[in-house]
Amino acid sequence: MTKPRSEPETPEPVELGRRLREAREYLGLSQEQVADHLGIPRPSVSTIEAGKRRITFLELKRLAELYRRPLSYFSGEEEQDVDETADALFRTTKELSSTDREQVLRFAQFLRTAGPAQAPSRKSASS
Amino acid sequence: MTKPRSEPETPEPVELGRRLREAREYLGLSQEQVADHLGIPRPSVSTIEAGKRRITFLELKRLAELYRRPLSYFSGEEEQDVDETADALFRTTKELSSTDREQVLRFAQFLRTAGPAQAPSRKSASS
DNA sequence: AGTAAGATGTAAGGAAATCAGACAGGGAAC
DNA sequence: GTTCCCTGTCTGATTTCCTTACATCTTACT
Repeated sequence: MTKPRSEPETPEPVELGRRLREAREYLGLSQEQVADHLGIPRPSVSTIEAGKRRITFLELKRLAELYRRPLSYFSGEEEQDVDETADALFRTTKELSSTDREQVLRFAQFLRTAGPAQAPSRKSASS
Repeated sequence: MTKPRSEPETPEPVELGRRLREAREYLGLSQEQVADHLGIPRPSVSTIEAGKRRITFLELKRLAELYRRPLSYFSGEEEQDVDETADALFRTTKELSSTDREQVLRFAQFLRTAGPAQAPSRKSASS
């Protein structure tokens, strides 16, 4: 009985790094851009996202602003979705080839110029 | 015109340390208790509160829990009062002698046993 | 195909921050 | 007065971080 719970239980720094990376990639920023913004070397961003280097509170505060996420997003509690659809789209297109991505982009542009559709219903959470 | 605003502009680490100290003293905790809670040496708490040593995000996260304040409280933005009256009382009694403090305490205890007075204003409910 | 450019992971030695432990000063309680 | 607790600060030892470099991978271009 040394361990009541037996979850995968990702180490906290690793989980934090995962979220930082996700937020960065979501905006399409490079590690270098982020590093410049924080005034730290680029490899540090890499190791932070890998959970191998700690991040100070003030550094994270600046990142939260850059990434446009509330501080609480990185504090572990819940996942706190940004925009489910956009997020899913992001994850999906990430795996496409560049030509396919362009197709998706053009389609999106077409929809935009074609005018917005009705908003069907709202809410829901399941992915 | 290099600086539109000419505030005292406390350095960010110093301001952060000030808030950490205020939150700790508000709960009547010693630096040692906090240090044990975080697993860091006691002098580190001292220097953190002085703005001389940086605090990692995960450390601050734990402190925020211990101090029962939202993470955003330490992120600089606004002061975000906990309970105005209690806070003012805290600051005031801090400067009293021990006998005077006891007087205040007894008076408070008297009021409590005498039954609550009407609540004049509303604001948000307290504990 | 090959090659170039950009992004990312990682390693080694030096630089910097933090720790460990001790000491000193200030109050409060006795 | 003395004692105890809390806090600030110092110094040498340790850990962490930075700097620089190199390797891999992907994408784009010819």
